Amino acid sequence: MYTILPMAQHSKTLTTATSGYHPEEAGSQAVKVQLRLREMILAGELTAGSRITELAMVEKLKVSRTPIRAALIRLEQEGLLQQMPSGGFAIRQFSEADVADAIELRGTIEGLAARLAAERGASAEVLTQAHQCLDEIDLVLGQSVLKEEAFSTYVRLNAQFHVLLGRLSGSAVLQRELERVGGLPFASPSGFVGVQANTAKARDMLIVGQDQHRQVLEAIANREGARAESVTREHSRLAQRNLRDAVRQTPQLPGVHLIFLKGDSSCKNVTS
Amino acid sequence: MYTILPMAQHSKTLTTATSGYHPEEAGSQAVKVQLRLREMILAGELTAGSRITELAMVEKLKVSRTPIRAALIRLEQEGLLQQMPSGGFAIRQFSEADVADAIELRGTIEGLAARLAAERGASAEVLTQAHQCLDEIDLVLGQSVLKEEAFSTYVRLNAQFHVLLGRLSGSAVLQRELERVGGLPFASPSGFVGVQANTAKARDMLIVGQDQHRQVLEAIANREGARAESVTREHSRLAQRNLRDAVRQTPQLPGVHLIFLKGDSSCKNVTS
DNA sequence: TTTGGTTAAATTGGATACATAAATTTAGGA
DNA sequence: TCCTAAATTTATGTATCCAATTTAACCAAA
Repeated sequence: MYTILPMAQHSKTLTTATSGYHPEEAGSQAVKVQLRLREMILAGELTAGSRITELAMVEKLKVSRTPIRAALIRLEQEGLLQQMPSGGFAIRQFSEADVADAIELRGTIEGLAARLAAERGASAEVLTQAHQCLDEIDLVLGQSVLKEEAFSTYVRLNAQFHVLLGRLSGSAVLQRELERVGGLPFASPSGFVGVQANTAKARDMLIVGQDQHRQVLEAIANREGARAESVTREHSRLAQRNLRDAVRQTPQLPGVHLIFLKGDSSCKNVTS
Repeated sequence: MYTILPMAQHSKTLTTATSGYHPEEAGSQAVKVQLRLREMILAGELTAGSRITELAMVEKLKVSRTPIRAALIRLEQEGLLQQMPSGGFAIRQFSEADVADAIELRGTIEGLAARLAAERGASAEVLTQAHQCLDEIDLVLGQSVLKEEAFSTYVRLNAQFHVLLGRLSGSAVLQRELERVGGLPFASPSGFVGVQANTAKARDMLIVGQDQHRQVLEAIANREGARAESVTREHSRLAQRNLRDAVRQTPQLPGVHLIFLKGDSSCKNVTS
């Protein structure tokens, strides 16, 4: 029902460029474990907040502790786990405020990328690719009623556009950081697309989003830095708007298990 | 001569909150190795771009491969190392453009933090701490001629202020991300402070920076979100201005070894 | 001299064995 | 019955061992 974002986004640690949809192809055991663990966490197969013991994973995943340990370290740095003071790792939990902040952060960094693309001038080649991407989205949205497959396609194309936005900035540093900040599933550009897939307004939301896509690209092409930045920021707020509904209505959405609703008292990971 | 930023900034993976200046106190071997390796990399004891072999580190650091591997993985995620396609890690190199982008990114995120602090209202307690911090800086800058020790104190207080800025935002997510993005030494708030320690304009630069500090805090207190954000961004551009000089004039500055001057063709880490 | 192939050394990735520290359980006493 | 303390179990942290792949060195042939 709710399509998860393409895993290609997460494959930054892969050495082999897989075709993107069959994580099992990944080379090293450690990467396989990393991908599988992320899957399990997001799918809620492991209870949020609970400790992840290495031995349990040894049993479940049939590999030794070494690659599991490597995967845990990476997932911790990625933000999906947190170190326990007594050692080991636990599945991190997020408050609704955390998720909102993460989305705002992503929007801000994407805004920076858009501004730099405009100010410095974007590669004509990537610009063309972005336009093609948007044309494809238009094609999908052309239908007056969207089926499930249409949403899935939209999610893919939307993610692609946001990757292209990073490339438009021309900055490797920004690209890397955008990947990072999109790593948390609910902060990802496509995180909450499809939440209202069955409501009447679902398509309208996507239409609005697509219009923003167009404006961003136009602003970049016209070298209008401020406009590119502000529209991109506003675009990210579509996700903000859907956040509340998503959390309450669709607990089966990948990763929503990790969001606890009331009480912000558990954010002990960042102290001072 | 050029004081490195307080290591407390980097100690996010520490379980024990060390007093900040004696990394040797850290608990686990892995953390010790991580800190020591970062030191060595930034100090240029390991040649930039070269591979880091685990056995060499076993010899140098007198621990087994296991904690070394953990440290390498963390340093890679942190951005100081990069995976080699054939396995293992190499010391990452940065172009001048990379560094400029990293500073711009930090400024943007700090700007977001400042804006959120203003819009949502900052904790009175932290606000007081921030004011005290700035008062201390004023004290240091009160002297018409600054000695070396004064610069060192300034660096410490400046770093402290930027940490407080994160806390003012009230967002754990932002705090975490600010720590991260300040992890690259040259992108850190205090990265290039002291570069011109001996020039006539050195003190003037700090005076300007301190004035910006004041304006940011005032804007936050007055709930002026846009002002807080834009001043904070501009503040980060002080570092930008010093970048060129720093790279050319002071190669002994910690981390400058990692910046290669001409030709941007080696950023293979982010492809696509 | 240079190029190609074969072989040997070295290095990483993974598995396991060991030690230390934490947590839980059980037994004993108030 | 409840609290405390000791002992056992469990889990992490570290060291070493093994296998497979990569890098390098060296020799031979064009």
